[in-house]
Amino acid sequence: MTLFASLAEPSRREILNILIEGETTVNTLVDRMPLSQPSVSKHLKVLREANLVTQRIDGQRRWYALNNQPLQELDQWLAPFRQQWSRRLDALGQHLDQTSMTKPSQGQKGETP
Amino acid sequence: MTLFASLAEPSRREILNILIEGETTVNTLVDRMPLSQPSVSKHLKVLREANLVTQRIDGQRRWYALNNQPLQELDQWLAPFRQQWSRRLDALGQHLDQTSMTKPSQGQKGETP
DNA sequence: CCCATATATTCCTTTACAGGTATATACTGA
DNA sequence: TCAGTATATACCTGTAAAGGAATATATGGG
Repeated sequence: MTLFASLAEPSRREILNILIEGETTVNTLVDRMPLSQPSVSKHLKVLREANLVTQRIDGQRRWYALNNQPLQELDQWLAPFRQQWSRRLDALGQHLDQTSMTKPSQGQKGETP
Repeated sequence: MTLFASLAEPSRREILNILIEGETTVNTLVDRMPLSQPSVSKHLKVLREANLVTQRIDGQRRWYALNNQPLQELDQWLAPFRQQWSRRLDALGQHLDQTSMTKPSQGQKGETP
């Protein structure tokens, strides 16, 4: 499953949000979610395969932790769109400049009194 | 459909990527994608409902354009995770400081020979 | 070795969705 | 008004995935 598809499932995003607080075990997650243990385990498997979490084995417990790398990829995927909206802000800025009541005489930018 | 679910579909992400270049019509998209016209229209409907695109009607053409707002929400969703990985970088920095070969006497950072 | 605990896997059912074909709707120009 | 173009919708089919119950696997304690 792709990164996006893994994140499409609300329960999986919830798991990631819980993991922000730190490493936890499967049962801890089960206690905090309205899902059966097998369901949680299956979601964790998906997250593992998407590399969104790592698993550390400690006796009969499995400690799960966030892995940020794929989220950084998501961050990068957003980059071209971010350019879009910053360009829009620029345009807005220009527009405001053009329509502003201040004399546009000299200063181009950042000329706050 | 949620924002994430809308983005989970590769063809829809492709459409968004095409729209970065600017407003286009449905047929233009169809020409650039390996999908039938009805399929593209259905994806556009999903994207519209997720508010990821806007539609401008011009005679028999419908011009579709990106709407950044939901992507900015995605950006915000990432925020807490970003804190995670920046914290990690901090930790790495500290670790490097502690294990560095330079006398830890005075200079704290940026003391490259 | 036996039982309890922690987690994973299998199996089954239901649902959602993507894709196509066919068709409807709306606009345009002659 | 009619033919043609642009887009949307309806309908059908195949597939994937989510959820639970039951079961398997592995570990720890006595």
